Amino acid sequence: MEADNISKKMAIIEAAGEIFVEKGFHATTVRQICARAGVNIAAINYYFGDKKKLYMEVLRYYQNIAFKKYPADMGIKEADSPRQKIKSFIHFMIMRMFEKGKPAWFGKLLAREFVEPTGALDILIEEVIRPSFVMLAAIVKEILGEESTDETACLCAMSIVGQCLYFRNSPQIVSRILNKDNFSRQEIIELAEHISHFSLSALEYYITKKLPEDESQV
Amino acid sequence: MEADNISKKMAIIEAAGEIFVEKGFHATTVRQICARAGVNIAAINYYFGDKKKLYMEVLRYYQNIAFKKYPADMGIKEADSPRQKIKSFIHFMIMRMFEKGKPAWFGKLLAREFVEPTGALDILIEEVIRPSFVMLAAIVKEILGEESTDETACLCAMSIVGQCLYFRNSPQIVSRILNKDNFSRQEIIELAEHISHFSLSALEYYITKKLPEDESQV
DNA sequence: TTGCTTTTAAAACTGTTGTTTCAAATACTA
DNA sequence: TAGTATTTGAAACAACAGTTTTAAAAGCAA
Repeated sequence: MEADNISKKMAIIEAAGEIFVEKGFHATTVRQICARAGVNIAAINYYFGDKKKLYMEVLRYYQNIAFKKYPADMGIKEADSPRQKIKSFIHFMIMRMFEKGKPAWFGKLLAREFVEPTGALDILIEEVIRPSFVMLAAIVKEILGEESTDETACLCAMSIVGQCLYFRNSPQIVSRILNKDNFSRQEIIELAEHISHFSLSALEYYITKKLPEDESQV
Repeated sequence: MEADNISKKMAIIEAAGEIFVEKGFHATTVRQICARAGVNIAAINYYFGDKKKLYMEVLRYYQNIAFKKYPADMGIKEADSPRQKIKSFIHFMIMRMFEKGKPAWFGKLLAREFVEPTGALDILIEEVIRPSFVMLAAIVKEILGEESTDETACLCAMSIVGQCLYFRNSPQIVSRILNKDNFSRQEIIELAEHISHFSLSALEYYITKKLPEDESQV
């Protein structure tokens, strides 16, 4: 029955999504996925071909869901000021990664790809990651001003992205240091606000302003 | 022969170090290690017990080497100003991770642990990572001033560490964005200086100073 | 040399991975 | 209902992981 096919494919995609998000591509086994989806081992091969093709479908599936809630523009409005754009970008990225529920899964998978690339993701990197990064770097450059170089803007953009990913990708360390397992919605927002404030402060004075001299040095 | 034992153990440790650094614990196979070390598969079990114990020994071995060049104090001198201490910390961390050669390997392995914990590293985390982090957070708090909370200092410290790790742990992305495969010594220093400047700028104005208002908003 | 211990090496073992087979069950169509 | 196509599921498959066995080789002391 057609409806059953779809529901079974969907069951696999949803189960796979859960485990891929939790453990990453390599550490996830097809048996775990099938067990959680309540289907036979052979179903993955039957419906998707192999594990990697399933992974790609999972990725595309959650990309569609995510992009309904978190469009590629990272919530940035053309009319916004550069600083507001940076804020939007960071909040967007954090939300996309931390929020509970399906729309966040694509961001989580994407965050994993940053650290543990599967190689199958070259297309997505070019489609999603690079455009976002280029956009961020452009906004950064607006704030830094004309005298700044593209390379400087790029480094600053990486500093921003690096902060976001660290909080996402080092769960054991972060939770151990902060003594908490997971973040509430309020804490996620505070996290995004911290990164925004930290980064905007940095950008504000990165080039133009002079830092206080070290008292201990001449 | 005793000397041969040592040289064979050493050959395994060195070969294992190379591959662990390059691929991480899970993706490294004992057969790869033995092949590179020029020993039989059984040698690992004979000399070290199992793969995990070998990994621990590799870690401790490079920890000893690293700590001769990069002591636990992160190059920080008590007489330094807080800002100079932050600089030292960041340069230290970047050097420890990026520098070519053996002393850097421990930092690389450690950086991997942040993202892909093996679980066997709890001791090292408590011994190395946490003390360094606590030290950094304390310095950050010095700069932020008395009115800042411990939590704020902690978040800022994480922002700093996150930047360092991002450049280390996202090779595919970073190299793709910057269009370069690996960094020269000069570029590594520039990287550390960028992170220092970015972070110190951020800290300088994180609490006390007011950021420019958004022109687009009231 | 002789006898003992340590070290080496090939092979096998155990378990797990992703994948495939193929017959039975089910759904659909004429 | 009969026949065809699709879907299911248990089992097996091949490849690979880490580990262990076992016997030969090498080293060493008396």
